[in-house]
Amino acid sequence: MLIYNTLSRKKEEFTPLKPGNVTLYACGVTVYDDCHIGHARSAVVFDVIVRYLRFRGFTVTWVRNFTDIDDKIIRRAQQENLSWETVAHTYIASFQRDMQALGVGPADIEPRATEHIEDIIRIIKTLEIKGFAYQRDGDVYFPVAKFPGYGKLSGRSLDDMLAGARVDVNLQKDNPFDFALWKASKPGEPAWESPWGPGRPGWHIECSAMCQHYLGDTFDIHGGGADLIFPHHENEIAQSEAAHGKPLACYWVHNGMVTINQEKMSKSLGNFFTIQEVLAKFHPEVVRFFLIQNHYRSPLDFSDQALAEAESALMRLYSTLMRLEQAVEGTALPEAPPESLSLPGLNPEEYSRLLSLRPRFMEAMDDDFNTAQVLGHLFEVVRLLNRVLEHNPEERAIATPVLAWIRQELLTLGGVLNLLQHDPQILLQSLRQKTEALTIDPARIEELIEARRQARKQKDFALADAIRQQLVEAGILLEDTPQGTTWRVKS
RNA sequence: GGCGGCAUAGCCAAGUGGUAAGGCAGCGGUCUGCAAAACCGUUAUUCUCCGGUUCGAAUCCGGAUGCCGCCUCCA
Repeated sequence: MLIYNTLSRKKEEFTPLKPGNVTLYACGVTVYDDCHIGHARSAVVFDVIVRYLRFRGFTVTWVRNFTDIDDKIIRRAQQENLSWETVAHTYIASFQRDMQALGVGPADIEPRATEHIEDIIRIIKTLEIKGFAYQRDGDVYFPVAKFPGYGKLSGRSLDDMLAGARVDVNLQKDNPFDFALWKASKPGEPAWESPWGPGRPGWHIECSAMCQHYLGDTFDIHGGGADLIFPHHENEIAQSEAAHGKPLACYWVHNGMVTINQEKMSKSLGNFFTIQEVLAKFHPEVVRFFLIQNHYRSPLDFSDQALAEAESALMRLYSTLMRLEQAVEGTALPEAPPESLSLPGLNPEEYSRLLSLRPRFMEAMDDDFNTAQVLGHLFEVVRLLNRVLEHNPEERAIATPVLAWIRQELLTLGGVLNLLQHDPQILLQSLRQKTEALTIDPARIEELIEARRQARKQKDFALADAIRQQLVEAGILLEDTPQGTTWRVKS
């Protein structure tokens, strides 16, 4: 299995340090506000990676931290006249709610920076002893120029960066790229006692402390958003490796940014949508589907239209699942379908494509988690299945055990992406009737449907069509089915 | 200014040497009182442009153009 490693800028064969076990640390969020769709992407990407590694048989230890103390949290607390603890608790709860909605499993360990102040202080002490720390007025800094590998992750050299010289001059620091390990607190700010006086940890050191605490000096995969490559992950490497002299992580995995109109979604640009805003308009599984539709390292442009397209696509998958469910009801699951079988609507080559879904799924996921290709395979299988399902039950009787088997395959493989796990009928219905957009009372809709039913019964099609048109103007589309007339919101 | 990435149909998108997956939209059809939904079929002689390597290039190399990211807090 191949994983793209930011450190080498290549796909590399994945070999965990301890066979059968994977240790993974993914940078979480700073809890000072609601999360936006960019945070959702990162969370979903690593959730899928962990699920796939487990599906592949690895025992995974997944750590995702919360940064629960930093300048932005303190500022927020001051603005809202709340304690920093309250701010942190509020947004941890908000994050958890969002993750649950998106089907992102809890990580095995979800540590908070403030639970690891002692670990942090211990590492800074070690760095001090080894000459990798200096004090200025209660702050402690890391001297980047002393660490030989500085820049190896982001592929830049200190000289190049200094030539760019777009860094604020901070006379306190020996080098503009030196960063704080420990920050002295001002009066009224939260503070922990330390050998350098009361203060709080710098941003980067907390991750070094937490990953070491739970995963050891060197672990398998360290991940996060691509915008963390520099300086955050570069600095983590510098601190940790300067302190213990071993590589921090073997594979560095970074997800691409979510953009809006091709521009990065970010707080500072103000062009972001919170997860909650998006979930008010789209089903969480639609959002999840949208996020894994393209490769995790590519930028992903967000728009309502793109979400609407994802919704249509997901409905196609669920429609076929619903038809399958009806077609195979009560059929025992076969161990494995025959290697060749003539099914109505399929040639032998197409039949074998159906059977090879799982190996093709794994081949795609083994190639740096290519979920876009996986979805292509799923849709291909769905098309072939629909062709079989077009035939009437008598004609396709021979196919029923195979359909039962492939349905289970779709559910199992969909489960690895944490998609397709809902009841198809319920999910499709809820996607069709988005009541929050409604401008007409559902009871009134039912009345009109009944009036139209009467008209149709009397073959008064002019009146029936007038009623249909009236509802169209209210944004409601009618669908006549053998079970009666249903309605949906016009998209 | 430095470093890196990307460019594939109307839109989104996979594909890193062997002759262009998939989705959305569109169009044609089946079905329907008419529709809708659903389903089937169909849509790139070609992968931004120019040159090179090769029997063979979307894929490798060189150059050009355009867009984006990082270099400051960022998922």
